[in-house]
Amino acid sequence: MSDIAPLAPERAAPRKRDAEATRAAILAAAKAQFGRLGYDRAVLRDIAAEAGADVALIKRYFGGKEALFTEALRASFRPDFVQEWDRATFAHEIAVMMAGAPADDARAHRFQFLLRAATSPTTAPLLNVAIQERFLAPIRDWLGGEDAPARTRVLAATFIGFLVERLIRAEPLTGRERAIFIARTTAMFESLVA
Amino acid sequence: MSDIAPLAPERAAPRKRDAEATRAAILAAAKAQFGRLGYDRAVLRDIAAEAGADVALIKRYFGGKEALFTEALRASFRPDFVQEWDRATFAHEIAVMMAGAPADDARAHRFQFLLRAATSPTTAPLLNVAIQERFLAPIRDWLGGEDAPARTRVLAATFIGFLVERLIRAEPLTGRERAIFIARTTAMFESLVA
DNA sequence: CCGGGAAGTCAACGTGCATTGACTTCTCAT
DNA sequence: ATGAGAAGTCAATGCACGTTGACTTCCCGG
Repeated sequence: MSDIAPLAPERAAPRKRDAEATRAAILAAAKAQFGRLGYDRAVLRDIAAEAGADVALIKRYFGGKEALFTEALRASFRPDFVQEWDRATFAHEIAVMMAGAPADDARAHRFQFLLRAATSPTTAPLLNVAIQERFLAPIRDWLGGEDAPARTRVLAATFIGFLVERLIRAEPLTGRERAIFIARTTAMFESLVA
Repeated sequence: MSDIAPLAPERAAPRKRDAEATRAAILAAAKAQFGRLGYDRAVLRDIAAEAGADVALIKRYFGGKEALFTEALRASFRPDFVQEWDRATFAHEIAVMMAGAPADDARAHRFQFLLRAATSPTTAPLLNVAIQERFLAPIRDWLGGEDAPARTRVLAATFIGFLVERLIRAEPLTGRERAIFIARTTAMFESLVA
């Protein structure tokens, strides 16, 4: 309330006029804000501000809020993330990741974004196809085998569940609880690929 | 997006002046709309309309939007659902339930509501306490044992994940895929209580 | 039958935000 | 060097929605 204007943090480099860079900056800010706040609470003015740009440019470069969202959504997918999974260690890695705080890694933010989009009735339709093709399909290929489709669903569902749990979780896991959590989670994910 | 408009089926009975009934109607409408639309997109005017009441009454009876939401949230919990779980069969029951379509049962709607609340940064804080007390705690007691807290998290996370997956799922599961899905899911939940 | 209080209605008000178009400044090709 | 067009700025508009307070209608006890 009584906080004085933080007196211009003066942008280090005023940045040369560069449409491409500005567009990219806006997109990056959009991904961050949509991920953190969700579609409804994210504000274009703030996104523009974070990008060091003006709101009007959002219109110029993207058309509008929904278009910006769609674009950010598309850019948030990394269809190859599954490839990084090593069969021997992925279960433990996931368990550790899930035991951490949401802010701990960048990956989490992307998923948070997707998750919010997925559970919002407005944006869900946009997402279903994308999820199918860019999330489930890679996992399916990675799993391989006859019953990959069904097993993929189980694995994906579980994975998502942990993302949500971490998202909701109030206080961080520590000590014995954390240890047990990791052990159990690791075992479970391992059993899912067996 | 705005194509729904359940258009008021004209109240058959103009309803006698009954604060209790009105309050209940509003609460019911709130649960429905919040569940379908999420917190941000749900509109008090529409909730009131669906309840056959006036917006101002929401203020009178609940105080405001957030308070109404909190109340609806509380009412959406069925703290005793865990008690119904039979250790021998619950895993299979859950698997079958998760294999079904979201609209299949009323339970799904409640969870949809909770899920939306959980994934919205605005409402998530409100939810933490409720989740702790009415969802995690019962499961913890049900699980029992030394490491119940950590194991509860794992079980709850998984459970939530399947709810999300079902929510997102485009087409229903059938045939072999469904069978495998149920088998795998059953096995997994069983292992979680072991 | 009547008066008071509760239940219900109405019509603003204010705010926050997306959207938009006109205006200014920069940059680069000629 | 200069002017045309792109990049960036500003302020206004309008809408959707929560909130609010004053007003009206009903019910019920005496």
